[in-house]
Amino acid sequence: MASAPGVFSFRRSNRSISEGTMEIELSDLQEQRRLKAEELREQGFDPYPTRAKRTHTTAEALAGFERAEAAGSETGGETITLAGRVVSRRHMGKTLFSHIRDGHGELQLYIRKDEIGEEAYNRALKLFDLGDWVQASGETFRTKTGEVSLRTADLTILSKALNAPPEKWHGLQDKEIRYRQRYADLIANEEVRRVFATRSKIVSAIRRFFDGLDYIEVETPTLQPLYGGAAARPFTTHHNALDQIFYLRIADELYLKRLIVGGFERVYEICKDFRNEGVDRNHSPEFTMLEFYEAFADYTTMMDRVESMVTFAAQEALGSTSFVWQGHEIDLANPKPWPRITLREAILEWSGVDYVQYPDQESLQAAARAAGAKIETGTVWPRIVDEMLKQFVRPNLIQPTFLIDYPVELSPLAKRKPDDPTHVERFQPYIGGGEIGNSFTELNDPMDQLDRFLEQMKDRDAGDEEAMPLDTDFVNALMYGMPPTGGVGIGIDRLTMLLTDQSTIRDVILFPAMRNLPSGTGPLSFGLPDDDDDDAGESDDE
RNA sequence: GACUCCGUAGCUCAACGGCAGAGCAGCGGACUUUUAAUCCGUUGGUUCUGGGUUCGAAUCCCAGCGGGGUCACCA
Repeated sequence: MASAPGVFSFRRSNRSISEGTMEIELSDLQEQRRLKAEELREQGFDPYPTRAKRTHTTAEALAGFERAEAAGSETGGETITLAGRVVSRRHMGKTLFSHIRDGHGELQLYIRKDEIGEEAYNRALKLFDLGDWVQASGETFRTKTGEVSLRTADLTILSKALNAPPEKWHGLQDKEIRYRQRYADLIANEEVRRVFATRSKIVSAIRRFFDGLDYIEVETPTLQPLYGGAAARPFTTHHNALDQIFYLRIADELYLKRLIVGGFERVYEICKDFRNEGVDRNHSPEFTMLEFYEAFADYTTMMDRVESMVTFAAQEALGSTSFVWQGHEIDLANPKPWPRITLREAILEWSGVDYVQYPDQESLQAAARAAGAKIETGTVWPRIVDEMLKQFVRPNLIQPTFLIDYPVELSPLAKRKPDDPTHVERFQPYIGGGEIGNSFTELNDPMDQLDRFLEQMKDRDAGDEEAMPLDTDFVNALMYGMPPTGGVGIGIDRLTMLLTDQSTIRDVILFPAMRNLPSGTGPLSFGLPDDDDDDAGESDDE
């Protein structure tokens, strides 16, 4: 789908570009529809009127009819007005059947020539198309085949569509058009509408959950002078007036902990994080993260929070705590509570290797390889542990499971276990073979934190581009004193994938990042004067 | 970034070295309770772009562009 993707592309115009105007040649189908809009205008009907006068949604119309029918009536008993997009049309001589869809469902219009008049009937037949928005008035009734329909007495256009909707039976399949022109995908594919409606319910349920626990929702910087809180490469940008580099945040963790220092006891934020890394079915350069921090809590408290929150979100969004993910039946409420196993036990169980027995890189690498892991030579010790987790353990964690207690080397912001300083109080919730978050008892010893940052700087000097930079202001904040605190990050996209049974992160992001099309090949790009460069972005203030 | 598959009408897809097709949508017609309505007729193409091989290329080769998948990195 390279040159001119799909549904809504326009052809190159052969006409020359006259000064100050653009010449766009519409496709045959688009031109037909444009002419129909003109014809409507000539007949005195604005194809794009300013206002609609809907009295009922399709869902309300249906419910109203069923109430009247239960009371013994054969009609809805009142004249109502619906508004919606034409999604199907079947005409049979002097009768026209057409379904319209609004944000609440679909309803069939039953249009008879002898009831709305010859002129109006011919207008509906000849000038209205699939995809148009229309408004219809009449009374509801049930057809011979049993479908509740609107006996249409009046039908007007609300918005003439120039692009035809995609194929009615197969929908829109081309993934590139589906992602680039999500509006077309939403029109064509009901499943897609369901996924994004569910995503919205998940997010609002999460807010209700934390609001109910007296958390406050806060907003921290997206543009950060120094990035941190995760191991990742950032996007870099530049502020003109300040003449300064800013980084797009890779996490909000360090700011949220500053707020705990400041005295807020419970804070959460749902925001976009940006990581300048590879793109695949589990990673998007821009993704949505929930982070929440709670004073006087530790990671065991936070496990309770995660379990309750995820279960609540599922119940609210799906109406159930059980669902199917990629063929696996998963129930968030069983077992309860979710099992908690240490990383060490898990790796031992599924690989036979007890990594604490191999404290140096060479011996652990040999043991991991002997157990069947693929480990590249030169992989540092903590990475080998991480690899063993990915290769041996993760695929087995289908039912909800907390993996707890990670080696300190993997977790520069987490607090050491009191009885084992080589490990930190950290957990990751796994469901469906994937991790949906990360959490720990937060490190609040400023001097230990400074040491960890310095360790990271060594890694950085050794070439690890993802090692965290030293954030002296954050250390300074900790020097004011942060109470014992538990913190969690949950990937909203991943959680949504899980609860909507989507295997690709792009299918839960409305407008996923895509490579630019070559100039002159996108919709409406032909004949457009070239973008006028330099001062375009700078001259306008506010 | 590497490997691999894909790109044909508005959409869904055929044709795989020999005249570029079908279904849906569209257009014209029949039909006053249809449900992917049915029936008759019909319009519509830079086969992603640029080279090459060949008597002949949508098809084979090379390069580019865009997308999917796998791997690497990461959450």
